[in-house]
Amino acid sequence: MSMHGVARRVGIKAPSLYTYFESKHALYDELFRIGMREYRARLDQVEQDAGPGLDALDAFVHESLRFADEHPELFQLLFERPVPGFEPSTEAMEEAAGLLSDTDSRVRRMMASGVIRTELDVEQARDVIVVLVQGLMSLKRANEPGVRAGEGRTGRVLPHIVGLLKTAWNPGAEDPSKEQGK
Amino acid sequence: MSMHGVARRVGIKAPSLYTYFESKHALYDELFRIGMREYRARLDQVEQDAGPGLDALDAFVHESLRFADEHPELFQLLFERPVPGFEPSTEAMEEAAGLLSDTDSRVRRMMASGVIRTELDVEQARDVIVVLVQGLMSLKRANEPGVRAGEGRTGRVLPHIVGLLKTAWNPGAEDPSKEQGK
DNA sequence: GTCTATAGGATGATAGAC
DNA sequence: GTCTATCATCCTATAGAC
Repeated sequence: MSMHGVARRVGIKAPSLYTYFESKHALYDELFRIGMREYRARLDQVEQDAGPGLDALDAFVHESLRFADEHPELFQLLFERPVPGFEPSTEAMEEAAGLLSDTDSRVRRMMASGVIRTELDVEQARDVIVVLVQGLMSLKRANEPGVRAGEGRTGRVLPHIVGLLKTAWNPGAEDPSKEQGK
Repeated sequence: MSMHGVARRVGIKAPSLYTYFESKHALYDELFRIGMREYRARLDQVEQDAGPGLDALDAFVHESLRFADEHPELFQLLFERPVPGFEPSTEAMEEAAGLLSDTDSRVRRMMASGVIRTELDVEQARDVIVVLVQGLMSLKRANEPGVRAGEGRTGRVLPHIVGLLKTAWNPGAEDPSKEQGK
């Protein structure tokens, strides 16, 4: 991404960009901040649509993969640090910290409602989920960037990843009778 | 990575590099090929040291993380496609394909010996493991590149990731009595 | 706020002497 | 095979007119 290219895309000349951003890194920083906000907003949205229960976990994973798929370069900037020398500012990192605490809250709710049953504490369970999602997103972008969601290796492994979590953390979920008593 | 920088590191001037590589992409390609070979060799080594059994799974995950930790830029080149426009040549991709079939063989052996018990087929189980390892390596490099192996968020989540696999794929492994009959 | 012009560097790659 | 010299291009960023 060059300043010239960015300027062309928004219909101005490169030097005019410096009216809005004092450096290229400042532009990266704003991208990082906006990207994190957008990702958080989308996760909020799908969570509300899904409602409580195991579907929320599915929704989280699916929406993450969809986000990485729609904005591969943005995903890279947010989660893979592709730009040597660029580190998000403190303000931008607050957005990243917000994402993490959002995820904590989700996991905490799932634990409280019995949707997730594990001996891990909230942070540990959250990190396990984060690893899974990062692995899916990173693999997808690296190995099959163009492949439609749900297809290819990543698409096929996706349900098995979610299934792995369900098997380990809520083996009785498939059987409604076990849920009744709770 | 600039040609000038590479040349300086090996004690020659930049133009002399073109005696050995006809372009920068050719140099990337050789790095990719050598990197894949080294990674495969190390996985082979630790597998032999670990012997058969569940330890082999631990060894695989740990050695992968160690590799990504020791050679973060190389990991990036091999598994995150950080260079726009660079795609490994056919010969280099054969090495990557070899890594994948190595992993298939390992998973197949674990299934055959009963170390892993799952309804997934070999390729599906392999992809699940690949996702986990990629997630661990990618997160580590992005968020805590300098942190010693075993420490930090990645270090703490590592045993839980392996534990997740064991719980889902071999819940009886902790209990030796169940192993006896097999 | 936008532009033209340009500074000031770094880069990948080549020419040609030795 | 190695070097010096250099090309040609691209880049971020600034100066200054309008």
